[in-house]
Amino acid sequence: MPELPEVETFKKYFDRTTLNKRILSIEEVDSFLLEDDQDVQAFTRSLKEKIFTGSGRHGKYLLLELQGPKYLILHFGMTGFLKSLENSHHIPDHTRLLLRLDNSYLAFVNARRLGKIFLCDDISLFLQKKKLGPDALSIDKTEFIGRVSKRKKPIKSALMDQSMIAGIGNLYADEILFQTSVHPLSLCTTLERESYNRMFKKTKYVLNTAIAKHAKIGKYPETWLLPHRTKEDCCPLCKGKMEVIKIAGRTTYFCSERQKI
DNA sequence: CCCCATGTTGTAGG
DNA sequence: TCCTACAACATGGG
Repeated sequence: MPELPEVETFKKYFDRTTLNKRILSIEEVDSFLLEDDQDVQAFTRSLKEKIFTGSGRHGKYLLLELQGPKYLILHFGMTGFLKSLENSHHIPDHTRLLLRLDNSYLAFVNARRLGKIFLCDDISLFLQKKKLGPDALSIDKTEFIGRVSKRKKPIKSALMDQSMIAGIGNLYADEILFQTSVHPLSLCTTLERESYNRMFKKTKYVLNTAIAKHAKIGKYPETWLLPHRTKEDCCPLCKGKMEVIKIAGRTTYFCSERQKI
């Protein structure tokens, strides 16, 4: 689930359920997800008794601020979500981190274990270390075009490159290019200024709309690609057949009628 | 059993 | 050196 709109939705869920609460104990932690085999004891010690004082997000990373100041950073990989529980009776399967709070629990669920748990006290250092570009919702037009247009690779690869822009993944890249009417294999250097202007606007629109719909694909407009992103379905705008190809190892859907090279 | 999956990263090659 | 492509990773579901 977790591209930028999903992670933003998790952030809002965290704010509703867990912000300003104190961590009483760490009930479970999967050390496999801790960065660099960090020591579980040390990890536990730095969380215990701390209060969550804020939250943020950069790209697909959820930043949870603790007294200290210090940050607990969660990355969901290809699967996962947060779940707040009233008690410890029905802990979700594949819970990799379980925090006991004042009067609730917070579970970080991550079936495929491709997620990661980090602790850090300097966010900008962390972003640097992860080589993350500006967040897709904060970046301005000049920087967006400046960063992407010089790449010598397909536009879809560039949109998904977290060091260019942080937050866009496989699904939303397909949606943005569909709405921009740009072929996903177009080389960045060959696209016109006008295409980039449209792409920039559509990036903001798609991500903001997805967040407003709580990242539920079923709630997205019928004219979007995502509700029709299956091999059986067809283009919602021209009813043409959807093309399915691989780009950068990822399955890519597009309309061959509307998205020409 | 086989293939696929909303992601990142180390490494190979140009 | 800088950039791009891609296998590998871990696990569940169809």
